[in-house]
Amino acid sequence: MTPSERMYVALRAAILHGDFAPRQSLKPQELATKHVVSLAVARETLLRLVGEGLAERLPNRGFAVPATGAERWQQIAEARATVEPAMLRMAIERGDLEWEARVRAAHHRLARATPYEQDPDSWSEAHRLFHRALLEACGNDVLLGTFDRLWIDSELARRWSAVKEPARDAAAEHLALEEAVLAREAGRAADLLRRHVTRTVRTLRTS
Amino acid sequence: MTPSERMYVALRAAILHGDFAPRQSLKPQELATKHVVSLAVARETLLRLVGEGLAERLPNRGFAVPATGAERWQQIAEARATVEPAMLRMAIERGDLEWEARVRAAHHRLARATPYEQDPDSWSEAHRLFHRALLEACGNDVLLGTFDRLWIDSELARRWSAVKEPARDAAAEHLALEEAVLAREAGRAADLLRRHVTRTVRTLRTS
DNA sequence: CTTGTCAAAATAATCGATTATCTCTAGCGT
DNA sequence: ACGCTAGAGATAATCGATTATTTTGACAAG
Repeated sequence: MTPSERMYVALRAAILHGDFAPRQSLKPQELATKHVVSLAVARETLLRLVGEGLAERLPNRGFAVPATGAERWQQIAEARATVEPAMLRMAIERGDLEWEARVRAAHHRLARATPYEQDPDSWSEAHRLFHRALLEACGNDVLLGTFDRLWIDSELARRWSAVKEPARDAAAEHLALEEAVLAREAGRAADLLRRHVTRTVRTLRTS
Repeated sequence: MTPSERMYVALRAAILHGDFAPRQSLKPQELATKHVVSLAVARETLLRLVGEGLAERLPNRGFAVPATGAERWQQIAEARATVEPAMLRMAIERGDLEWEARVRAAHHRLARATPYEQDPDSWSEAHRLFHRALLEACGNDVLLGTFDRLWIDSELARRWSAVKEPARDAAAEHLALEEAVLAREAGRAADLLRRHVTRTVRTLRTS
């Protein structure tokens, strides 16, 4: 594996994991030293992260972790609530048997994954793959790209929104979602997804 | 202005203008020579364009213009038809007087802009600003970011979709859109926007 | 004729060092 | 005491050259 790739995955994981605070500057020199690579590689990595939305570039002032917080998280949730239900309707319309099987598989992996409390990264990945599996049959790579981007933003923002997840049964929500999808009940599934995405946000508002 | 920035805007414009064919490789050495900068700057520019979707990175095989075509253009149009009407509803719901004024101004600039045939770049920019003005009052920067990205992708794909624009009165469509928006008729405006976005694609399918 | 191999050329990736820019602070004048 | 300016240190941006990888094409074996 190339040094650039190695540093990229490492730094990406570190940012998503919360090793750097929002607005904290990401200094190429420091990072290059830490990861034992040259300045050019550190810069390249940062540029790639900027493209993904996991870093900001301040011209002539280097790079920094994007500012996030509860407000931004709400906006992301609203964006997801706007896009994902529509995608799910398309997926239910267009999905075939193979897709149903993949949805079942993804849900099974999520349901049996080690709990969030024990291994956040592992559970989050299973969570992402389940949600993505639901939408993958929409047949539109552009929309799936939009989903990917929103998901990344969401993960970063949630990490720093300092919100206590309210008492909620995520597993039950996922199960209901899977059932509605496999029953091809587009309306119900879309509504469940919309609520699932906005739930934490709404509790934020009212708390 | 920094060399990096200068090269960035130049190369970006060149790609959008169609100076490079899809899948054509973008060789850092050539571009560096052409723009009189070092290799590092050329690489940085290409990395930034990758982040925007205006270039692709093939590991260990350099950079290239993304593959596009009619099919991808249809997907982009579908994505826009999914996202933008919903954004427009939000904008009509939340927009204030100041927003109405900006919409009027943007439409005026578009209506009086030099025709597409005489100056494609100038007209396209006015076109983009009008569409963006419509949505800017949605109050959600994340969705606006999604719009920006889709628009860029759309411009590149349209350039290479080799589609003859059918006989259509874009000006009339824009005017009707503006009227519906300023009348705060959310349903009609959203529908007009959806049709406006998908029109060329539908004619593609049926032709 | 096809296919596999190997070396040469082309290109990508990386590096160490240089130059330009910004930031912070001490010193000066008001 | 306050604000301004200069200069030193820190950081970002750029460069030219080196190293690693891939591609190309000649050539030999089947």
